[in-house]
Amino acid sequence: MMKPISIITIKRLSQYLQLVLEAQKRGEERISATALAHLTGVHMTQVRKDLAITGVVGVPKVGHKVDALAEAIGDFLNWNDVTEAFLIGAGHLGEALLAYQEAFATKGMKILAAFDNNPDKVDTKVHGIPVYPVEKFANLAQRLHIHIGILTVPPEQAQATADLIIQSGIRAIWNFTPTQLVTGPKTIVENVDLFASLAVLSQRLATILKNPTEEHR
Amino acid sequence: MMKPISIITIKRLSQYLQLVLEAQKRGEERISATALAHLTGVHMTQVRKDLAITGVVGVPKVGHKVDALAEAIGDFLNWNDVTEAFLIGAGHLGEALLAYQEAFATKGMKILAAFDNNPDKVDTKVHGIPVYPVEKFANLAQRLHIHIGILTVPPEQAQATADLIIQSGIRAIWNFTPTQLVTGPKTIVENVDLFASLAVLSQRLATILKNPTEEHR
DNA sequence: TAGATTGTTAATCGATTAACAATC
DNA sequence: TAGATTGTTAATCGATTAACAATC
Repeated sequence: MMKPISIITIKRLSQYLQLVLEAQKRGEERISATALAHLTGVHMTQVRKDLAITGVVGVPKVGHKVDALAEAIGDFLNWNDVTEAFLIGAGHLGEALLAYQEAFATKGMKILAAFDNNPDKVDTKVHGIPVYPVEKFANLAQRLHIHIGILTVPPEQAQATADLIIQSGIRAIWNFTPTQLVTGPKTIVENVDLFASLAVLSQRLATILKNPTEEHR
Repeated sequence: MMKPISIITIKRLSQYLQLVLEAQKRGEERISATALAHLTGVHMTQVRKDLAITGVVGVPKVGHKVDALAEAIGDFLNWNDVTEAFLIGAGHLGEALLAYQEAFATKGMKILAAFDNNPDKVDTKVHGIPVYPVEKFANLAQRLHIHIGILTVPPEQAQATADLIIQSGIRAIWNFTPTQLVTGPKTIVENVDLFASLAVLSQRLATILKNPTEEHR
């Protein structure tokens, strides 16, 4: 029974993969952990350890083959399989995410449908993806064995909608609301907390504006 | 010279504040660190240490006054002052963020204007916020002493646009592109990396789907 | 070959958790 | 008063960095 990989390692692997894919696009054949370290600011020993988790083996002096490295990281993140998702809440943010569907598809997530209660939205298509009424969610999710629910409803509806998602047999929620969801231990919740991100920016900006002379890294 | 606060502490403080504000809305007068620990899943000692950073002092047996705690965390995060921001790239995601302007305003960030090159967008208003051509960005940012640049352009333009933001005297970039920006040490970059977040979700989902019997926390 | 890069083991650092005295 | 909660110091844990042997 392997121990779980730390979240920060997974996020770094996603970053490396992004850079590896860019190198691939530029036609480069090899890339070294040292180069990735310079590009990301991560310590080179850390990069090597992170890469080791995916099982790739590099060649001393040469580095890693770009193609093999991209595949190894992609496999590890499960981006080389297709996982199907429903999006619930086709407001501004939901629509913006639907616009990214191609990018998500290259990362193994396919959004099959969106759901909303707004009659102006229902039975239309947004960026090519059909929008159904929310009451159809549970039935369709079960029949199609959907694995991911993308939650983009207003905060007041967040918990109730999360409950609906879980009752529909979905194990993973990508939560874009600022609400701290209460779920059982069997459900995975990944939060995209914009306000927490803004907090980091605000606090650090305030710090440097108050100490204008001090250099920071 | 105080040492910098860790990013994870700042994010937790943002979460606590969210819960404190909800308690305030419900008319509650006091809230304990213990209660915040239960609601967030953070260890209660950790909550106390985090709160101590803001300078609030609680009352043994009683807890913290909701109003005072909200103010202390807000002050620490610099959400009780107004910081002005420009948004650059009024695409789908940019528009979605403009729709959140009231929520950002309660967190001390005021978006004064958006910028885009699309002639259909220029000189319109999106959610009440005017959209100007990108060539006006530098001049306006300097004249108005803007502190935050919100970056929501396509990835290919991310670095060049970041350079423009920095040349305009802005010190803080809220980066919504998947691009790893290269900046000098004087610029603060806070990344909202959707793909890294998706990576965490994908990897963890894959792990539990592969080990269906095993319980996880 | 020499040197750059790899993978790994040991040391350090920082964050989390445990323990406990103080107090309304 | 007794007990719940606070703030703080000490112990533990995990992640990062340093050191180094192996190798194309």
